[in-house]
Amino acid sequence: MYISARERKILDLLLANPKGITVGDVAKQLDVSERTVHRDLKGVEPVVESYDLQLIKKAGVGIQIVGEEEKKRQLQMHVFRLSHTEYTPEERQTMILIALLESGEPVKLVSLANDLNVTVATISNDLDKMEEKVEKHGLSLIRKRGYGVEICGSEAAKRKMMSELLFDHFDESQFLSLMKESIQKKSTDLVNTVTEKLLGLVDKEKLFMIEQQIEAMKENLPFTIADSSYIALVIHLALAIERIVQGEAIHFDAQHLQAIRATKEYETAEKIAKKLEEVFHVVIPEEEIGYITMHLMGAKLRTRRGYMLEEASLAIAMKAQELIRFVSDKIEIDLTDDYPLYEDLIVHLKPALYRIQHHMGITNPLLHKIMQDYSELFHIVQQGVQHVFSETDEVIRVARSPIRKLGSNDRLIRPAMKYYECFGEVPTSLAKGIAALLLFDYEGDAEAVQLQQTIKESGVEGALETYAKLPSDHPLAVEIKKQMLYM
DNA sequence: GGAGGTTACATCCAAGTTCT
DNA sequence: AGAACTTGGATGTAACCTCC
Repeated sequence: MYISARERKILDLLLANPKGITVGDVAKQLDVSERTVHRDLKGVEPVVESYDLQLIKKAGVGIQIVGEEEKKRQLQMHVFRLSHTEYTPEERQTMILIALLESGEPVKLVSLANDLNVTVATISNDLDKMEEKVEKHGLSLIRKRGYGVEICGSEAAKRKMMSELLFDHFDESQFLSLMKESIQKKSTDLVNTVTEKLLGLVDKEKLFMIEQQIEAMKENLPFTIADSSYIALVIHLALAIERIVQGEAIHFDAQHLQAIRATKEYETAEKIAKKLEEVFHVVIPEEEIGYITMHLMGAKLRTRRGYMLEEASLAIAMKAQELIRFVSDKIEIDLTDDYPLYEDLIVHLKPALYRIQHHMGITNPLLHKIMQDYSELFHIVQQGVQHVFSETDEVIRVARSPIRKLGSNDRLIRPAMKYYECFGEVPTSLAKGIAALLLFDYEGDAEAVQLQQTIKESGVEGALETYAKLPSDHPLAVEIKKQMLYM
């Protein structure tokens, strides 16, 4: 909540006169007209109310702040802190950003200058520096005469910037504990105000409640979420609910929404939304569920084996294999048999690719250290990634040597059989992949030619028996044949 | 009845930008 | 750093309302 310098002074006077002070007296002390004091009182009222206090205006008495003494003390602290802090340039810019993101309406440079105890020129200078950063988020900094400064752009971009600000300033592991601490303490002593301000971006109690909801749901999720994603999701939801309560609309690409509606994550997102609707008595629009789904999809999955095999798309599995092969060649250590590595890589790549595709950003706090300690390996992996994920990725390359790929110990049959052993059901996605491979008909590949010849002579069953050692009555074989019919 | 709160409106000043 | 310029917001006056 933004408080102007004069509003602050009025608050000071009101707090200093618990028995009441007339508008006339306030006006005299501030050297303005009574009219002006009345106007400013309108701005003071919500501030007072946000501390569970009341502003009472009575004829014969004047204006008075009434309520609990403790709350009054907190308000006084708040006012005091606003007028007595100094900041480093970085902190100051953060403060300006917070003020702008929070207010939603234009803010005067002078007010900012007053609040931060610097001159207007400094603020203007800060704004110049901030402009680029703001634009990177798809937002724009509007500066107009007689109008003030304002951050314009989509609601989604604003939210994203807020949560990024939070992430820039806090280690994710410390975030929640800091949050909880701050809820309990109610900030009575002079803590770092930038921290406090940042925490102020999201309603702490809301955040706490959301976290409890998700914590409770965590058990029922088909996967677990890594800490960083978990917190990102909680923060996102807190900001989302705040905005929904304020009645601000959010846009989500309709086509995209249609595309993700069939995913498991969407189902989970719906459940989360429903829970939150109950708790906060709000209606969560479908667009918002779309965003929650994106977060879930982007979450760094630490997963149960079954979920991964079922859901991981074949293309990613192929890429992972490709990458392992590339790195194995370069370091001359064969890693292709390292199944846990393969599995972990898929688990990592799925959300990572998703994040990259949707420009969600990835941070790894250890990146610098990894580059330093394993520079050679890092370089090789970098090359590998470029090689594997370059645009030249074609069907032919992915599907080449189909007979080898159909081997009972290779990338398709082996995990599919394992899945069947563990869960007693057939992994449909993998079956689909195998079906696709069986349809690979390309003259330039000797194995492809041979495979098609075998199918012609002894059918799909024959091919599966010959190359994959898969009996024709095996449920996997049945499923593969079924999938081929759909293609 | 009067002390004090509220509202409408015309005016003027100062804010922010631009240029040097 | 400072002067010129444009424009919109803050201000004060005055009339009105409300409650002790």
